[in-house]
Amino acid sequence: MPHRKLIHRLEAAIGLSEEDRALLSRIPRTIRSFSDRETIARVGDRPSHCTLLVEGFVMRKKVVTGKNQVLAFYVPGDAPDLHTLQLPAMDHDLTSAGPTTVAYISHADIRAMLDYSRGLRNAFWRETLIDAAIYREWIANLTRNAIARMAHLICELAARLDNVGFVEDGMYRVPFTQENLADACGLSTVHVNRTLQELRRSGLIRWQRGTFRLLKREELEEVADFQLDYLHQGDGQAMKAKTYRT
Amino acid sequence: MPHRKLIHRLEAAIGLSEEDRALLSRIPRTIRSFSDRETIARVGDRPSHCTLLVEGFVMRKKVVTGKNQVLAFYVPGDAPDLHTLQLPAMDHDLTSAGPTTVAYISHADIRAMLDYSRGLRNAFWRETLIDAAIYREWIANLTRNAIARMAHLICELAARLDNVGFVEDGMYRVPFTQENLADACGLSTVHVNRTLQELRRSGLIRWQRGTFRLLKREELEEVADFQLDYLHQGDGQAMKAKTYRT
DNA sequence: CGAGACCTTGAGTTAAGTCAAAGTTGGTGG
DNA sequence: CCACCAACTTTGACTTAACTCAAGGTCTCG
Repeated sequence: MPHRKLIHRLEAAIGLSEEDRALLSRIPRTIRSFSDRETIARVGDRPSHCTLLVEGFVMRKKVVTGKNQVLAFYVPGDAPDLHTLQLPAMDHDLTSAGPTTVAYISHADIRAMLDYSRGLRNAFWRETLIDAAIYREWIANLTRNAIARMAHLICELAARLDNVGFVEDGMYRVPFTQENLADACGLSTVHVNRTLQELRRSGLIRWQRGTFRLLKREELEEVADFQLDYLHQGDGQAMKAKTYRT
Repeated sequence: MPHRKLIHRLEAAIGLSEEDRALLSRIPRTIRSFSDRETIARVGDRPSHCTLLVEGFVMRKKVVTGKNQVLAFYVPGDAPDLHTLQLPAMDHDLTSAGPTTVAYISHADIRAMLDYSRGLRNAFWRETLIDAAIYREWIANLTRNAIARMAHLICELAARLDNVGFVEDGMYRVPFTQENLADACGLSTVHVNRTLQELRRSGLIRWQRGTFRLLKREELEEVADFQLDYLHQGDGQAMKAKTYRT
C-alpha cells in the first residue's frame, strides 16, 4: 500500500475521517522506481501529476552560480511536488537519492478528490505549509555556525524519519554523501567532513557511510538549538501524543 | 478598499470570477494600524484571524542564537499569516516596519468563504505556495556572495513592489535599515554597508535612507543571478502579460 | 584486484565578522 | 526655529570561520 505512510502521518497530525482515508487509499496511481541520482522533475517542467514518495529519498536542488544547493530533503510519506497543483512550472529540480520508489497521482484525480473532501483539502494544504515552515527553519539555520548547522540537520532528519517509523535506537540510515550534506548546509565538503568529526569527537553522534546514530540527543539538540515546534507534527486537531524515542 | 491590492494581484495571476471578487471584497474585516517595529504576532500565538497587509511593510523574524534572522519581507497586498488557517501555532514573529495598516479577517469568515468558492480556495493556497517559493530562493541566495545576495534582495523587492504598483522609474521606498537588510541576508551590518557602497560605486544602484533606485537593472539582475520565475507572477491561468518597467 | 566514488588530512587563503570610534540624519521639545 | 538626542551609517584595523587546492587513504562493487 503505497499511501500507508502518508495516511498514517495525516492521521496522526489532524485525524482523517473514515471516508477520507478510503478516498485517499482508492485514488489511482502509477508506481515508478528510480535508481540513485536520477532526475524526477526538472526546472521548467509542468507536470500533470504529483509525486508521492513511497520508499527512499528525494532531494530538491537548484544550481546557483555553478554550485548545487540542496533546498530540501524528502522522506517516505512526503509529497515533494504538491505545489504543482497551483504553480504549474517547477522552479528547481527533484532528484532521487539512493534507490527510490514513488507513486504518481494525476492532478485531475487529486483535484476531484479535493473538490469532494474538505478534510483532505485541509490536510494537503497543511502538508505544503509544513514544507514552507521547514524552508523557514533552513533560512534560520544559515545564521548558525557549521557545528550547529550540521547538528540541526541531523536532528531534523531524526524527527521527520521518526515520524514515519524509520528511527530505531536513535539510529537512522540516509543515502546522502557528505557532499549532499554540504550542499544542504551551504558549507564546503571539506568543512562538513571536519564538522562531522568534531561532532563525533565530542561524543554526540556516530556517523558512518549513511548511518547516523544520536548518542546524546538532548545535548545534540542543545548544540543545534533545535526546537521541534516548526515541524508542526502534533498541533493539528488530532493532537496525538508523539512518541519520539532516542 | 483594503483588499484592492490583493484582489488586483490575484486577478492578474489567476483571474478571479466576478462572484469571487465580490465575495472577497465583502468579507468582514477590522482595520488596525501599527507604528514602526511593533509586534503583530508572536511565536506561540494561536491567532483566530488572518492579517492582510494594506499599507506599509511587515517582517517575519526569528531569534536564532541571540541574533535576529529576518525570514521574509511582506509588501502591501500580502497576507503574511494565511498559514495559521492550517497550522495554528506561530513558529516565529511578525513585526511592522515603518507605519503599517493591516486588515484582520477572522478564520471563521475565511473558512466559510473558501468552503463556498473553489476559485478563492485555489487562489489562497497559491499565495502560500508562492511564499514557500520565495523561501526556497532565499535558501539558494545564501550560497551567493555578499554582493550577489544584496543585489538579489534588491531585485526581488523591485519585482514584488512593481507587481502592486510601488515602483516608479526603477525607484522604490522601503522602511528597512541596513541592519534589517543584514538580518535578511545573513550578513553583518558593517558588511552590508560596504556591500551597498560597492553596488553604488559600480553604478548599479543608488540607495539613500530607504530609497532604492535601480540604475542598470539588467546588469544588476546579472550580478544577482536573478530569475523572475520563482515569483510565479504570471504563470497562473490568467497569464496576463506583465509590465515590468525600469 | 582494480577503478571510481567517497572520505580524510594538511597548508595556505579569503570573504566576511568583530570591535570601536567618528560621522550623519531626522525628529522633538524647549 | 534651533539645538540636541537617538538612531542610523560609515570608516579603520584586526580577527576568524570557513574555503580552496591538492594529495593521500579507504571503501565497495563489479
